[in-house]
Amino acid sequence: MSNEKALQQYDVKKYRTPDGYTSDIAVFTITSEQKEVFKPAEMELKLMLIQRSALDSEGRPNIEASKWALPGGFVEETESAFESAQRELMEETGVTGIHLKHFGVYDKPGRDPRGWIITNAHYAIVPETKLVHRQANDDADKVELFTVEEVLNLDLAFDHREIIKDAIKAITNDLLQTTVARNFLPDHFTYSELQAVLMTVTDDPAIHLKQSFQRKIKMLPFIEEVPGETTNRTSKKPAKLYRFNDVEVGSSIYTRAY
Amino acid sequence: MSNEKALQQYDVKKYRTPDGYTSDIAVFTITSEQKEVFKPAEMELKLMLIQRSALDSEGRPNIEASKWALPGGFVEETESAFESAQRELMEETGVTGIHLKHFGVYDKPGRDPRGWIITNAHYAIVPETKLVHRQANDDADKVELFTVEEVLNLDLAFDHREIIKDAIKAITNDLLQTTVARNFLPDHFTYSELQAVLMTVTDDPAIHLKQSFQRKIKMLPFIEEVPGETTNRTSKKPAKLYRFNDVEVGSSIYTRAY
DNA sequence: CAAATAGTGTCTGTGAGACACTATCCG
DNA sequence: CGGATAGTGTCTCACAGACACTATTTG
Repeated sequence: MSNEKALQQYDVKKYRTPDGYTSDIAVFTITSEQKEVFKPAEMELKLMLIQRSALDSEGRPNIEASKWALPGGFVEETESAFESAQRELMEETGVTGIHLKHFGVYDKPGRDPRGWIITNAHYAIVPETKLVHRQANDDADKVELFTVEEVLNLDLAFDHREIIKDAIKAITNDLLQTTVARNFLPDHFTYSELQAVLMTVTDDPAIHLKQSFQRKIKMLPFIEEVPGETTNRTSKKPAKLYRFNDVEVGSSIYTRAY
Repeated sequence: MSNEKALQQYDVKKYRTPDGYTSDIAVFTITSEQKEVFKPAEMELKLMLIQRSALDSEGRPNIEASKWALPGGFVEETESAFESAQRELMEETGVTGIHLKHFGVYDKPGRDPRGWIITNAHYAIVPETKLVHRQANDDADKVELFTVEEVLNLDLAFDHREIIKDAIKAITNDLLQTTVARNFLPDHFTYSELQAVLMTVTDDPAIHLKQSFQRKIKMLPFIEEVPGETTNRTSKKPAKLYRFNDVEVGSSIYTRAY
């Protein structure tokens, strides 16, 4: 392979290279507060942020200290940014197999005072139960959940305000345009549970209205009824259970009622 | 601002950093071949690739020589990857104001034999007319257009096969889910011209069937008729002209006929 | 029984899809 | 006039949305 000769002569330091390559994660969860038994839960979409500590892990003053930020860290040479995000999410929540998706790159000159640092932004969907043992680590004073309204009023580190805005846009879009909502739900769920998840990100009356949504769910090709099974967790009358199947979704804005 | 003290102690070389940060561009165009007058054009989606030259601009053996590749180059410290892509596209086509969109990051260890090199992938939509004076440059032997069927049979450099597959997926999706199709069309277009663009990426009968699509176009909120104007460029009978307006599109898979 | 959520019967309007037709212009 | 594309009239079926109702369970 003639690449060998070319490689011998290639000077890896010919170009100015970035000072850092990092991965950040917007960890979303839906808190579902069941006020009473036999009631559908009230759900709220929340984002997990850390408050950067005053001193870093080596005892030196930390950059952007005391500001709120997305969890994240430096990508290692042996991994991709996505793998790095998986690793960090594992370290943070102790859980693997979490829905994780890349949604943007942030590399504007000056975005990080430490130098030319590029970050890959991901969002993760973590069931609330997996966040119970969330904990501050070396770099963080506190770990807290914020609603999407609260979060933009915080004092945020770096360009994380912009990243978070994009993250909210990305998850909203994906919840409505793909079947990622399944990651917020148990395997078998009632119409009102799915509805509650979707209502956290849309005001669409077709989703908010009980009968419309109830009728619609039966006609969706990517959702099927679980035959025979019912649950009482949302009401006194037993409710049918549904599950996502693997039918692909996808059409065009030119062909459907939009 | 207490960042100052932190910055003084921050060692920018603490972490292993990437060996390069690049931007690649999948330049798409639709070639429209009008076989006869008064006929709608037959359109085909094509991708512009360069063939890497044997020697680089400094006369040394080039890496991945003679393979086909996406145009691209190193990002400079003073710009973002997106700006770098804009600059490269300008250098390549001599045109600005082109539709350009980031669709992915490729950073798998080993993807580039020269080292730890991260690339940002973008796709661009360039009207065929703006590609007429396309030309080989220092790094490229040839510049050519390929159909999406042809392109995957070529000997492609680096991981560009994967990037190109993703680019095709991204543009297909965007053409059907957003109004980017406008970038392939004149400001005022006939129903058959829009139809021809969409047919390059979908087999949906609702788009292929004349009367269905003709009726549908009138009801789309983001397209409006240009009052009074007609054209004969696609038929003997004068055809109505339409234009995109700025109504936003967006709904959910749970609420419409999918 | 009242109360609360789940779920259905039915009507109306709208639009998708199919068929057949008309309209306009060129040569 | 024939031929080609643009565009309409009309019917049918399916579904969204609204209203009013029924069903199942708890306390």
